[in-house]
Amino acid sequence: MVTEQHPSVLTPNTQNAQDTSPSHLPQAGFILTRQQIERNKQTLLEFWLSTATGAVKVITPAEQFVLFVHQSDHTAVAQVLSNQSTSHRIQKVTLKTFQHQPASAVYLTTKQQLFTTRDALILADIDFFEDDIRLADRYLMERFIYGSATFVGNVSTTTENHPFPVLRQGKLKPGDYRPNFKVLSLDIECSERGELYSIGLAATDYQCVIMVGNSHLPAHQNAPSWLRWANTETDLLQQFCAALQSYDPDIIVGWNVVNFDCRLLIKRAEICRVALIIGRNHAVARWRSRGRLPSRVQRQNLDADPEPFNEETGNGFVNIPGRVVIDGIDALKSATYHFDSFSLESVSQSLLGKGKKIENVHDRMAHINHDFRHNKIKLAEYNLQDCVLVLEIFDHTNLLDFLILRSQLTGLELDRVGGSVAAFTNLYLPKLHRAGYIAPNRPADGGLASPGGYVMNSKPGLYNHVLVLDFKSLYPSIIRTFKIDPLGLIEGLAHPENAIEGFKGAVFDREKHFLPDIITALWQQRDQAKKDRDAARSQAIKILMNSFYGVLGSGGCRFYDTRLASSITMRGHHIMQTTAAWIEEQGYNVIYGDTDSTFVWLNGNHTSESAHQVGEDLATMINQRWQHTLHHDFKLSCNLEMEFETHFSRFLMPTIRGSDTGSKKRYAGLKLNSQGSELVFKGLETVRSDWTELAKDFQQVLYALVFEEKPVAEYIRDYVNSVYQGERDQQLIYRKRLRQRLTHYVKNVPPQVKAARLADARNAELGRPLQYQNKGWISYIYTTNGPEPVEYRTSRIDYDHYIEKQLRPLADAILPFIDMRFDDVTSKQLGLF
DNA sequence: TAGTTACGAACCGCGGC
DNA sequence: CCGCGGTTCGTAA
Repeated sequence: MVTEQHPSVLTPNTQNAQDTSPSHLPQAGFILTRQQIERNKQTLLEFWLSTATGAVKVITPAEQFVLFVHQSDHTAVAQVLSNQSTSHRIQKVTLKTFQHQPASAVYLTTKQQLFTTRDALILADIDFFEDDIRLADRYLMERFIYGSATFVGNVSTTTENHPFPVLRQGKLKPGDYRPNFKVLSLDIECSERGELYSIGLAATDYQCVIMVGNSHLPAHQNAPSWLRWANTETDLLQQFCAALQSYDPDIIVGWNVVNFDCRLLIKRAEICRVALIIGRNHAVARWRSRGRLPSRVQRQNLDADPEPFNEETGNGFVNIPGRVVIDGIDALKSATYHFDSFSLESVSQSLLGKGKKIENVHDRMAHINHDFRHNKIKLAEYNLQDCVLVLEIFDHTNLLDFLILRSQLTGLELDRVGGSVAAFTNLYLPKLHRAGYIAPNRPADGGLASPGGYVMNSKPGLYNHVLVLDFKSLYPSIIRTFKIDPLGLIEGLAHPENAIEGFKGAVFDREKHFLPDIITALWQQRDQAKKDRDAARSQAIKILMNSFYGVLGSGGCRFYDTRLASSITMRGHHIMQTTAAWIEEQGYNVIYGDTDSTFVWLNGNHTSESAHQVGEDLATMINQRWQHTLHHDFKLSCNLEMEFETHFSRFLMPTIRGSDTGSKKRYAGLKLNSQGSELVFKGLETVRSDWTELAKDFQQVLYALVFEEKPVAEYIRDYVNSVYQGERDQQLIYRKRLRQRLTHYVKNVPPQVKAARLADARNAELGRPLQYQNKGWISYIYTTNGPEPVEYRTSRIDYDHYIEKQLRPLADAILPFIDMRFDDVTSKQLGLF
C-alpha cells in the first residue's frame, strides 16, 4: 500500500472545515440526489440528504472543474485559455501521468467553459486528462464520501413553499449514517394513447388511488376510503402532486417506474400545462433522455446501426430534487436476480408466490378500458395491488438495504444502473492522486483484446462419483496474490528488479499498489458479513469484488490495459492446468474444468462420506501445494483457496451433437442432499429459456430415470404418444427474445422473426398497435405452415416437428451412454401414425 | 450515466451434386 | 439432399 501523502490539488478545503464558523454542529445524513447548478457564472453543487430529522439541502461554495494537461503543453494551453472570458487558471502540480510526464491542472468555472476548452484543446491537438469526471462525483470521491456523509453549513430560514432547511457554504465529509428511508410505491393506469386514468400510491402506512371520474357510483357500490376522484386529467395531476408532497417520500419505487410512469407523468403534465411540482422545496420533476453514445468505435457490433432515439420507448433519467426514483426491475438486476420474464406478474409469482394472472397486452388494455368505463372500483383495486406488490418485492428481497450498502461501498447513486466502471473509478482515482499520478485516458480504439477463462476439453461419459472443486473468487484472489494493479504495473515497469512477473510483458511492483489491498479489505468485510448473516451486505461486496476484473478488461475503463486483464486470466489458465495435473498425480481423472472449477472422477465405489472425504483431502492438498509453490517460485503469500463444492453420485458429460467430442459448458448430475437427491443441469436445454416446456419436462424425467438405472423405453414411448394425442399442446410454446428491431433481420429470417412478422401483419389488419417492431419477446408455435405467433395461430400444430426437434436430440444426448437410441424405442410406434 | 470471454445449438440460405 | 459458413440467441463462469 502506498502511504506517501501528496498535498491534494483537488480538495483544498478538506483539512479545515472548522474555519467556516458554521451555525450548526455537523449533522449526519445519506446523500439522496446530487446536482450541479450555475449562479453568476459560477458552479455550485446541491446535495439533498436524508437525515434523522428530515431532509436537508446542502449547497457548496463555488466549485471548480479540473482537468490535467502535460506540463510541456503549459504555454500552448495558456494560449488556448487566453481567448476565454470566464475566469480560469492553469497551475503546475506535483502529479505525473502514467508515462511519468509532469502535469499541470487547469481549473475552469462553468460547464460551458469546460466544453469550450475541451473543443479548443482537441483542435490544437493537445492531450488532456480526467476531463470527463462529473463535478459532484469528483467532489465526493476526492473526499472519500460514499453514500453517507456528515455536513455543516449556514442554515437559511424555511418558508411554506420551502419547508426543508437549506445550508449554504456547505461542506461534506465522510460519514457512516444508516438511513431510514420513507418509501412510496407509484403506479399509473392509462389509455393506449397515454391519457391518464388513475394514479396509485402505496406505502407501509399509506394507500391512495386518485382516479378520473365522478363520485356518483351506483348505490350498491361503496367506494373504498383510499379512493379519491378527480374531475379531469389536470385535476388528477394536481391532486397527485399534493398527495406526493404531503406523504413526502425519500424514495419512489415502481415497476419500470422511470421509463414509463415518470416519463408519462411528465409528458401529460406538459400537455395539461400543470407544473409537476413533486420535488422537495417546490422543485419540478424533469426528464432527460439518454445522451447519444460517444462516436467511439465499438469493439463488438461494428456494423450495428446506432439506435435512433425513440420518443415512445427511449430510455432516460428522471430528476426529482430531493427524491430518488428506483425501478424494481433495474434494482433486481443490480442485485443479480434473474427471471425469464421481468414482468411484475411473473416476478411476484416467483418471489412471493402470488400475483395476477398473466394476460396478453390486448386483453389487458381491453380490461383496463372496460373497467375505467364500467367498474372504476375494480380498476382502482388493480392499480393499488400493483403498488403493493412492488413494495412487497422490495421488502422480500431486501433490495433497498442492498442498494444502500452498494452506495456506501462504491459511492454510486442509489438509483444507478450498471456503473462498474464508475465504482472502480470512485474507489481508485483518489488513491492514485495521492500517490502522485493522474489517470490515463481510455484507449481510443477500445484497446487490445485479452483472453478469457480457460475451458478444459471434457471427457464425455456417464459417470459414478464426480467431485467438483472450485477456487473461491478466483480472479479477485489472483489480483490479491499476484499484486495485479494499474499503478503496480507502472511502478513495476519502472523498477522491474524484484517485481512480480505477469503476462504479456507485465511486471508488478511488490509494494506500490491499491487493488490488492482494496480486495483484502472487502474480503474481510465479507467474511464478517457472513458471520453476521447479513446477506445484503455479503452480496453487495461479492458483486463489487467480482466487477473489478470485468472493469480492467473493458476498453470503457480508463485503467484498461490488456496486460492487466491478461495477467489475471492467463494466470488463471496456468493455475487450472497445474491444479488438474496435481489431482491426476493422485490417481484421479480430471474430466472437465471451466475457469475456476475442476471436475474429478473418482473411478471406484464410494459412499457419500468417503467421497466427501476425498473432496476435502484434495482441496487441502491443492491449497497447501499452492502456498508452497508460490512462496518458493515467487516469494508470494498465496490467497488462492480451493474448496470442495459438490459430490455428484451420478454425472453425465455429453458430447457435442453428432460428434464424439466432449461438450463444454453443458452437463448434468445427481447430487445428494438432506431432502434426498437433486438434479443439477448446466447449459442443457432444461435451463434454457428458448426451449419448450415439453422438452424440459422430458429431459428432466429421462435423466432422472437414467441416473437411477430405471427403464426408459416405456416412458419415452408414452411421452411421444401423448404429444401426438394433443395432450401436451400447452407445452409446445417457444419463447424467444427479439434482440434487434424487426427490420434489422435481413441476412436470414429465423423462426422467431417469421412469427413476429406474421403477428404484426395481423395486428395491422386489426388496427391494433404493432407489438414487435422494436425488440421484445415473442411466443410462437411450430405449425404445418412453419412458426406462427401463439396469439394468432391459424394452422395445425406440427407434432412431428416437436418429436424431431425437441425430443429426439435430447434423448440421443443421453441414450447412447446406456446403449440405446431414440429410433429403437419409438420406430414401431411411429409406424402407427 | 461503458464489466469480460468462451461455447453450443438451431436455423437460414447458398452452392454443389 | 447435404455440407458449410454465417447469424442469432442464450448460457457458464
